[in-house]
Amino acid sequence: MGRPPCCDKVGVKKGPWTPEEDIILVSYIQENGPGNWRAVPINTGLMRCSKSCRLRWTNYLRPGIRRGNFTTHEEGIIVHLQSLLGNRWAAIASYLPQRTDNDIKNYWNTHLKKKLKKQQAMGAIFAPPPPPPSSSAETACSSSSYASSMDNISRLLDGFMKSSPPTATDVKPNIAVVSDPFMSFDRMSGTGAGLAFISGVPQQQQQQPALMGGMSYDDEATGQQQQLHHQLPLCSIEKWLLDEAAEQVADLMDLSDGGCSSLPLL
DNA sequence: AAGTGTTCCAACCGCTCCTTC
DNA sequence: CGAAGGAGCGGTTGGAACACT
Repeated sequence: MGRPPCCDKVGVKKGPWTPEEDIILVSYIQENGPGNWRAVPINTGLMRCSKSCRLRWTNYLRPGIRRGNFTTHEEGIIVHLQSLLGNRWAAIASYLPQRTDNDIKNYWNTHLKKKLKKQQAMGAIFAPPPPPPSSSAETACSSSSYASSMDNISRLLDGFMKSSPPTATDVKPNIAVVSDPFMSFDRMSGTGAGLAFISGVPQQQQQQPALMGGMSYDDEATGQQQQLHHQLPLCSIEKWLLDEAAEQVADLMDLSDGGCSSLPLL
């Protein structure tokens, strides 16, 4: 059809986002919720195309995302799912709701591919993911080794206030989260990728039969409840997934000893 | 210390899918 | 039913950071 790309327009800014732009975007989404990306640059005055806004939100600013090193367990999940699904990063990301598809894709391309190649060269099969740490280990890891985007945003705001803008690589774990009246993500429930991921299922996956309905992520305080909630839905999804690919999976199922127990506690 | 090579990741691009009219 | 437009996905790239000589 030859529809012109949305970013062709003159005056559309490209390249790295500034903290100011991040704040504008976050504040807009906080008020209106994610979705209707077309309207975002118009309503915010950001000189960015809608795609760029969506990408920035889903890959960086969205609440609940982790940044930083992948755990061995996560690596195993990714390798396992990649073998099942191929390069369907969004689908893979749905099993690691705190990771973005872009992050997973990057990690695969930069680390795992090489790692696998190496291991295959050595005639070894990639080690199955260790069982998810019963509680404290992984939890501690999650809370201290990664900066959630809440941290990111807090830091962003903090940095902005101090006029020393943080960069993406600047974001470090263990940043004390400043109390942040700015961030109540209630509005973000119910629409858009953010919610979909937070509730453990990306929008695409929501078309699949195994879907839970009506889960919502009301606020940070419900995080632990969410973890409990995620277990059941993910079991369903995995069941669906594995049913679909039952044949190929047979030899891989040893990765999932105990069925859902091999999945991360999301 | 300077130059060069390598790694990594944020962001862009182009395509497809989905929804609306 | 088909065209148009918006959203999402996967591949790719630019450039900063890091490692090595």
